[in-house]
Amino acid sequence: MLAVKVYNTLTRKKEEFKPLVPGQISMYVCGPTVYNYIHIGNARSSIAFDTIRRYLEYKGYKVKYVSNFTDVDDKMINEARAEETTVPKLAEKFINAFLEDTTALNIEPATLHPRATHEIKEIIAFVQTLIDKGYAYESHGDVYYRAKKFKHYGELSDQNIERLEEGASEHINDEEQNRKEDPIDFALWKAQKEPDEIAWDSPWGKGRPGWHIECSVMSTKYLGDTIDIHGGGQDLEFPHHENEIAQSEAKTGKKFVNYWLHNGFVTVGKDQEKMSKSLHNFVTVHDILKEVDPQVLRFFMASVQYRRQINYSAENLQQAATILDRFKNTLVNINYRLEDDTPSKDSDELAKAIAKTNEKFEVAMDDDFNVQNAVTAIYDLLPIVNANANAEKADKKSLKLFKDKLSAWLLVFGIDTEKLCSQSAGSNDDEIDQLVKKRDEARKKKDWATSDQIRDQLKEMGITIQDTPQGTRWTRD
RNA sequence: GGCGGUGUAGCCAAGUGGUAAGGCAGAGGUCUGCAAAACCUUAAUCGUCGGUUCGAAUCCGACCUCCGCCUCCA
Repeated sequence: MLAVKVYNTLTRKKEEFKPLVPGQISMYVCGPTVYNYIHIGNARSSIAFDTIRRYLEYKGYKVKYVSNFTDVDDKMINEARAEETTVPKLAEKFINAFLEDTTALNIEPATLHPRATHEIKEIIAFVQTLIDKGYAYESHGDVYYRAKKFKHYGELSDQNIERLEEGASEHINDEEQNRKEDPIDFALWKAQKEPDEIAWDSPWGKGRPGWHIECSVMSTKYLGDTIDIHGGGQDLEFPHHENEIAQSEAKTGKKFVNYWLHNGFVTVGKDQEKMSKSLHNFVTVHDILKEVDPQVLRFFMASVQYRRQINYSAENLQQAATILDRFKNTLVNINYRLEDDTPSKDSDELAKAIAKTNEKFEVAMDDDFNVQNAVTAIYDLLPIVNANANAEKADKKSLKLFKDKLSAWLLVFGIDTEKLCSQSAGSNDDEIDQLVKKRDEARKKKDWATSDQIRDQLKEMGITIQDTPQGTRWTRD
């Protein structure tokens, strides 16, 4: 097994990936705050890391993948108020929505999906340890992290601590100023503000966890003090991941994460602005899936390398759809070919080309998940495969091999080839077969009018007809 | 202002010293009763200026564009 190289944000270099335990990988990816439907930008992160996870699994690693739900914070509380519901009910609704959307996009469920509100005891214990070690202090019922005390603060994002202080002091208000020793200190625990606000008892009074602490708690609890991979969007680099490091390493005294991976954004419009809630330029997955095939959306986003920006546009989506269609057509034709009664002509030419492609695919993916080159490698094989599948005598053994290989390759991108060309998914197969038969009879009599009329009729049913030397084939659009 | 990223044909995009992959779209063609699918052919000197070199998209320097983070954010 050749080694995978990954770009580590911590060192700003591509590094050879070595897991802590050979053959096993611990991976933590920051999940969503469940106060709304996820938008395409959020989905990008899930898809990027799902694709990475799938490739690591393809390579034979056993991956333990943890991704959290932030189910309590200011946004949750505000949204629950606005919707006149409770925070737990809001969380329930949007956790379900998240799972529905990610399932549609064929994102594997995490090994564990911990929730902040289910880890309160551990969070409190973690915060208490930080206080005991002098890394945190209580103030007016809040608890803050003493950022300057942690020597490595700012290393992940390459930020100078004095500059950070300048930046933070510009934004801080008087109330915060009073509570914090230093403007860059961040909240580990927040005191309850209103009596109706969701809160838990703690040594510092009623309150709730700050944003950053949950990830430190869950990552160390479920995956250990040091983990292999921690992922998230580039916007989490600072402050979220910086703070996670500060919290975790202060508590354990060990390196928190060996490889930090950050995905690029989804941008929209001619200005290629980042898609985000605050810019009001977002599209929810929930909505877009009403118009766009989830497989197309999935493939579109999986086929851009995770660190690159994705320009979300109808044209680019269409390109992804076209590529998927080519894969689908090839597979459908192979399926027909494997079932017809023409003799097979085995040769090792095609088998060799497939093996070569497999190598190219893996070389590309090993290089920091270079999906563009991986897709290109597969794409370049198609003319050879198609030519063979259309030949008078096909190499059926190799075509079968190709079919299996393509399934394995595309699965890394989250595409299920069975689903992609589900021939007998419909309940009206018999009706279609009847019409195709009728049309064939008409064609034999050179009754083109009838033949074309049936073809149009099928087209309206979403069926495309293909006449080949081996007989008539049909596919669902 | 600090930090990071980006700039290759209409669009997506590969390529870290040896003379511009691939795809989409467009154009033309083969096959077909006509289609469909497939196959074939077809375009760029790489943001700008300067330097190093026999040779640079690739290295160095300066500059410019656009994006992001520095406050919630995948």
